[in-house]
Amino acid sequence: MTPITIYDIAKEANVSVSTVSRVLNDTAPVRASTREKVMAIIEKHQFQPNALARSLIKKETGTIAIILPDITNPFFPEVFWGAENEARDKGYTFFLCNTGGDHSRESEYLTILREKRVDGIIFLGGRINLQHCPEEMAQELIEAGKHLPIVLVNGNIAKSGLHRIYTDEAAGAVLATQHLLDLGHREIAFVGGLKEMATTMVKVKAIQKKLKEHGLEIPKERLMLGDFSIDSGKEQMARLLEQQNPPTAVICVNDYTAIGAIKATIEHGLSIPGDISIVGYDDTPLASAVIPELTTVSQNTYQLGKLAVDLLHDLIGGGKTKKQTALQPELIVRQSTGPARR
Amino acid sequence: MTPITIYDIAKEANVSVSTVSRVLNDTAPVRASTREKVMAIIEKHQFQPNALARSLIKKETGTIAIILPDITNPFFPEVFWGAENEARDKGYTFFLCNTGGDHSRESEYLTILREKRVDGIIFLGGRINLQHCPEEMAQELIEAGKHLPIVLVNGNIAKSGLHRIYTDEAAGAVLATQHLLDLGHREIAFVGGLKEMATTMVKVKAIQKKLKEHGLEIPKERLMLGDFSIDSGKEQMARLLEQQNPPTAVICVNDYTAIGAIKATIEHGLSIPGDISIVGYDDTPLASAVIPELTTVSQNTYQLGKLAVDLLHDLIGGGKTKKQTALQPELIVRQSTGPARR
DNA sequence: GATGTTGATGAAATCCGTTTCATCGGTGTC
DNA sequence: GACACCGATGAAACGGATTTCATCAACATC
Repeated sequence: MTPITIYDIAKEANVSVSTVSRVLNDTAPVRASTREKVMAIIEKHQFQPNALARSLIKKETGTIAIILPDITNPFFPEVFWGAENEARDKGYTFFLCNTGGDHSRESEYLTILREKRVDGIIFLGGRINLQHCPEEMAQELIEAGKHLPIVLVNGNIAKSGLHRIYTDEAAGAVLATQHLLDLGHREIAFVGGLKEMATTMVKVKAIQKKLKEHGLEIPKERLMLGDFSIDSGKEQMARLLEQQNPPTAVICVNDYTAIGAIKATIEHGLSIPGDISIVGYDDTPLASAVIPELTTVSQNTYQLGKLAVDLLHDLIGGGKTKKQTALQPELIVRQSTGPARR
Repeated sequence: MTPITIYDIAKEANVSVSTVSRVLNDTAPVRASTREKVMAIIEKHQFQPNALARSLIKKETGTIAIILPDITNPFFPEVFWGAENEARDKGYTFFLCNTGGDHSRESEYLTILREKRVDGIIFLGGRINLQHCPEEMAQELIEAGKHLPIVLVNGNIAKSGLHRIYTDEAAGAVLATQHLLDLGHREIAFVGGLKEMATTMVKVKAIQKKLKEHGLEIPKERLMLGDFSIDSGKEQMARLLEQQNPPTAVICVNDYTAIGAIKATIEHGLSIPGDISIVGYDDTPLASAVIPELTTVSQNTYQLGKLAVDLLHDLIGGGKTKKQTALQPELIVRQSTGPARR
């Protein structure tokens, strides 16, 4: 019943464990006849070396982890997909740690992962995307970073020296804004997102700055913050449409809220983009699935995950790498935006 | 640099490693003063016990894994969410193994996970959902099942004796069929899904059986198989609409294909449900996000994941549990279905 | 006062691999 | 023929925890 070990193999083959180990890892020459004899017995017993014992002495586990807020939000599976594909090619297995946006759960996982001696951690969103990350939380990451490679994705810890990779969200917001301006929109609103998250406020600020160049702005009553869900987008949009003077275009913090916004708009009997233009963010699979198809900003999500693993792998290998990598976003124009009505 | 060990702690505290271990695990009485002295030093050094060493001797890793086909399909994150939440409560960390539907990758992961000595595996979809699982693939799972607990979710390996939990897809298909019949539909089609997967054919068969009771059937030309993607649903639906005598209602293999079907229908200038009724399957978040909102069959996805972990946990604990558990589906009627046009 | 029990602790074995070091026979070189 | 070197192999240390067993003091019991 108990799994068989390298010793069992050695005994049955009348060789030492060292020799079995050499056969297994091809780490030193073994006489062909010996090798075959050992291999036959390994095969026969379906022997599977204990990775724990191996990792214990080699000080590497072939395991990495990703900590992220919400796997049910389609942005994250896409990142994970890119990351996992790349990781498998490089010989890693992936822990997926879903925190639900709960920072204490991030801490728990950080501890567990270090105890499990993962080779590296990808930290995606969560506390590193906070507008103001509490000192204590930041410190925890910095401390962890001293003991194992960490890559921050879409976020930052100031002066931490931690490596990071992110999509330039300000640039993306500018693309969206410029697109709407080009279409003649002047009355623009923003929908969705927690105000304490950078992913929300970076976009808002970039939009405001761009608008200001044209003597425009998003007034307070058109800055509708909530969270990142479909329902929130729908609710914020509904409130916007009930105002005296609704905007002609809306930029949403992500695709989920944009879809909510579309629903609210249609339920109000308005047409898209005839009456109102809507722009999403992330270019998740949903964007092209809804009707009308969503104009949105692509972050090249798959690539983001892939590059994060590449970077982590380099760090694990001890190589020197750029501290920061920014991915440039791209505007995907579909059906949800059109000329401003007069 | 090298992480500090229990020996370092012991030496600095002037006690034996056994005592430190006792403090750590509370496995035997330790004098209060000793405990405090040790704890202080542990705290001071931020000592984190090596889980590899611990697992090696305790023969349990506190790690489980899930092998699934495609994390970017919204059905799977939902299952994972339920599973992960439950697992964390029970003290497990989760490996997520995404196979892309590639059976050889399933095999690779099976090997790796066994070497890493995971406490158990949840196998979701993939080869176990095949209409005819090749003997060799089945054998591999059966063999693995002899060495560690395995729970099959939404699938089966005949006569394997492996525990499983699944949603009664035949029942769900019958619900959808009955719903359409009640609305007066007689011309019904089926869209999407790989024909070699059980999740496709179980539904088809259940629908055919139900229709037969009413002297009806889905003729060959209305059985449109493809894969599980939005694009495939769109393509199959388009082909259906080009036929001489299009159906008045369509049941889709999942929500993704249903969304594709909706798109094709609208692009054809038809209205939903005025001209055509469409039913999805899975009740993913998308179902209520699209317009019109999708009538679909809920599998209680979160629960599926949660129960899978509960079952796995029981197996790991060596308890006796039911070999099979079936979850009953539920029809969620929204806007995409209505009375048949005359 | 002898014996038994409990509390507190340490020494050493154990888990299962990898790796260093040593040994030994055989071959090539001067 | 002496020496160096290489191929093939084994013995033993090591990694970092847990756990069994032994020891010893203090205290309770009769």
